[in-house]
Amino acid sequence: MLDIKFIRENKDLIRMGAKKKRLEFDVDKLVSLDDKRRNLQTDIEARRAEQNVASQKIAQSNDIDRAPILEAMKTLKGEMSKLEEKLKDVLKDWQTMMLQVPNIPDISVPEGESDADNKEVHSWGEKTVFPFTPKNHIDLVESLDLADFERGAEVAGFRGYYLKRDAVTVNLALWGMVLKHFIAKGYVPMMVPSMVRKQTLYGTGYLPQGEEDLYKTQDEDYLSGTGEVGAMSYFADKVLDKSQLPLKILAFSTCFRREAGSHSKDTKGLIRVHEFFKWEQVIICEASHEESVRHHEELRRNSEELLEKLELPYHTVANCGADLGLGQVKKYDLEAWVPSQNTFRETHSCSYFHDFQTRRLNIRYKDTDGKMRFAHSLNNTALASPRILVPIFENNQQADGSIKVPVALREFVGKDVINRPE
RNA sequence: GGAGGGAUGGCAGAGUGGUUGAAUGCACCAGUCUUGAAAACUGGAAUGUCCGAAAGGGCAUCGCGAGUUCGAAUCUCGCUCCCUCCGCCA
Repeated sequence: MLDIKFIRENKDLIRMGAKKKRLEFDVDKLVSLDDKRRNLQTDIEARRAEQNVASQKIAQSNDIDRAPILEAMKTLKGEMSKLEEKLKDVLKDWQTMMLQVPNIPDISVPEGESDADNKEVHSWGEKTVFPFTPKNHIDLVESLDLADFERGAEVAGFRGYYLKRDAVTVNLALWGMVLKHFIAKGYVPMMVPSMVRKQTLYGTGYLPQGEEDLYKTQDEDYLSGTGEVGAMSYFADKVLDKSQLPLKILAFSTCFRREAGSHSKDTKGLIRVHEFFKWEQVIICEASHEESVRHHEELRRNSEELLEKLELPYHTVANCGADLGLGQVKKYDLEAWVPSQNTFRETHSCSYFHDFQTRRLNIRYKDTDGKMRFAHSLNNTALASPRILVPIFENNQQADGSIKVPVALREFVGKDVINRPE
């Protein structure tokens, strides 16, 4: 959500922002709706002031003086309830529109129509070259009995999976590595709820737009697709102390996604599943663009370091306007090399929002000048599994069908190579 | 699932129909004292919104939403959440 005052004063910016994001938004319609809202509000307030004065008089006068005032109040009340009805209708439309105002993308966000137009800003490592024909991760994990998709589908339905044997130890080794990496950087680890109330998803910007990608319970709760929701909502309706900022959270949660718009994409394997696990970096910082940018680069770098520790070739792209969500000001995706697809696949997504989320969640702090301000918020994946296993397994496969364990994980996994079980 | 109690400012906590936007304490800010700090004392200060250059003023806000009333933190109804006890359960 943006500030209505800001919207009124920056209609052109809003229009340009929406255009860059390839979103339809009629800012003039919102402003004329807001004019109506303001006029009605003013009318009602004037009458209420009148009423308040009369009420005081009534309290202080005797029965004879009181009668005519009471009579006058009746007409006033009639007028008021009519205006209030009108305001209610206007407010309903107003609120619906306010939830659809896109945040303005940063000037540095590339123009573009789709993720094909994302711009590479950094790359690391050499694309893995094999002296043999590499397998895709599905054949790899099945031949080594590291996952079972058949039973997964039987038990959990489409996109179901089981992880087995060293897929589990590698996964846990990764989690340990992530924890260590981020605790050393001062992040506070949290295990956060995935089953959350509606308002948390409105607050983080996943509703109303993302309704079809969310699972819902019979109690009207939702299953969140990211730990960002639980982590951010932890601070909802709070007035933070400025000295607490920036808050740096490493949130762990299971994540659920219906993948409603991706029915034909990645239908097999570990890339796109309905239920997965994610460590998420979340930062809440003071309301300054410079701070947001600085932390955005920090979040990005944190994850790049992690991929480098895992020796995975990757690149970082700046997402183009059309590839940004409603609330995002700028986004980087980190994409690791997946040999079988001869392409990079997204493993991390790093965005900042300015006060778009904190306004909706009502997360504020008192600034040194005594003013209340909405904080800024950012987040980035720390590690999402099992997806991360795809580049790890594929890039480390060997001619005999075994998989080298990345050096950084060997101690925990307890072996250097994953072989076919006996 | 059953029974009961509760939700008030950053926090704790008074307040049961008429200058209550709200006592008091803590925390906070400024000042006095002090070499400095602490303590003590004095004073300030809720949030949002609208009008205004400002000073200042209007309106709203005591979990949320309706209602009763000229007037609601206070009365009624619905909802949400929290706590206690019992039951069930990992």
